[in-house]
Amino acid sequence: MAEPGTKTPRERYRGQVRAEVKERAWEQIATAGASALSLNAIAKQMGMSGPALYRYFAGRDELITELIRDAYRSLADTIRAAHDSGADVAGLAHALRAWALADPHRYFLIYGTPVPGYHAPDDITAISSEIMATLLDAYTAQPSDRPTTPFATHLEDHRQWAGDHPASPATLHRALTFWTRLHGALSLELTAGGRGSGSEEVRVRT
Amino acid sequence: MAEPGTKTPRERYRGQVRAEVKERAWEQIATAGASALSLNAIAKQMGMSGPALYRYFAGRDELITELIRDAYRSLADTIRAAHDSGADVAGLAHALRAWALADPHRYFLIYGTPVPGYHAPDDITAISSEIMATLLDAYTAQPSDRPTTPFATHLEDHRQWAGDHPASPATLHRALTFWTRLHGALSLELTAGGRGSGSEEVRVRT
DNA sequence: GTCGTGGCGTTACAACTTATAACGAACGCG
DNA sequence: CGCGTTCGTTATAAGTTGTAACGCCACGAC
Repeated sequence: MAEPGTKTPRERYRGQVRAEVKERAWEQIATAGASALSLNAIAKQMGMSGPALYRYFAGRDELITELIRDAYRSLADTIRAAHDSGADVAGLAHALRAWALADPHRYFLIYGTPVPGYHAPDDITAISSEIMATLLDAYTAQPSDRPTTPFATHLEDHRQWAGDHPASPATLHRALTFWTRLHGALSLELTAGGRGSGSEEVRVRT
Repeated sequence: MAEPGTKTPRERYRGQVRAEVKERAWEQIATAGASALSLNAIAKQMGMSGPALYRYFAGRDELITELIRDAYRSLADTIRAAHDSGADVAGLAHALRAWALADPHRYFLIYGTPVPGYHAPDDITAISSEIMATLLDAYTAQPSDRPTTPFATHLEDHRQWAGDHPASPATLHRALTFWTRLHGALSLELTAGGRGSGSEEVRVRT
């Protein structure tokens, strides 16, 4: 997206194929779930034969990891853009909700059921911390007069999820509450959306 | 569990095998996730050869459905027992949390990422309604003086998740809030428990 | 006690999947 | 224009789910 002219033609083609593979992968995830993702089916859809895709992705795991990375990147950019355009915490919540509703499978790929053996690469956890940092920024810019509870100070000892962000215990507490409530409301809304009406909005006090 | 004597020996044996299969299945889910559940591996672990298990389960789907049914049944009984022993809503929340912490995979098998194509049988949705009914009972027995909000009345039109329980709009609203907050907090606690300290408790106002 | 039937476990097979290896062809760089 | 990297192919190995056909053994009736 920066300077396409500097790319050699082969790299261009390679990038296009990788992009199309990921596109088909998203479609497949939407129709059959992430666990049913089949490299063979994707290759067949693209008019190529099975093992050809291994020139572009080391295996199923790398493809899924790439999808997760893209999803995190997209969410981080969305949240960041909302924050930079002057949105408060409620605005961030609405941005996250809109992002989740736009593609529920993408949301569940990130925040869904954790896979026991899987450990995300460092760059992905970095993006995750970036999202949390933006949220903490928003809360820092919106101070509260609520007292610091014992639980909030207790959070000081377990703030690995906050990275090295310089936020007060009370802010950490508020961010954590924000996160749990929004995640719970979104999970319910997205799963119920499949069988129910699909346009509910569960209010979350920010 | 009612009258074992009335069972014919073959049915006894059949029940034992089915129970052991489910046991191994839970172990496998705990170590590799539900999507990696392999009938072949289970059969090999039990000293039998692959297709033998198809005498006991029609296929992978039926086995997983059975596990889901057992999980729902266990949760419904737990919640029901807590309610019958006089626990209030906070007590129900603690019971649900303890149940989830005792076996996170069981919790995620029920409330985790939804599988696109999958539709639960009627008897399972009935158990789910039973859980909601118990929660609504607990809230009905603990009246509140909060006013009925417009959103609460709006819930009247979309109360399929509540079944035919005779609860007021305000009660429906409180139950829904309970559910989203607890679900969000538990999801965060359970996923963070894998990499973090593992004994956090996120407070949820009931 | 003997005998027959039905359930059980087996091997064989088909149609999948992921993934690796080896080969040929084509594209692009120098 | 040639040479090399890269691509796509087929062949192969080791898995998976699930079906089909066969033999055996135990249970239950008589």
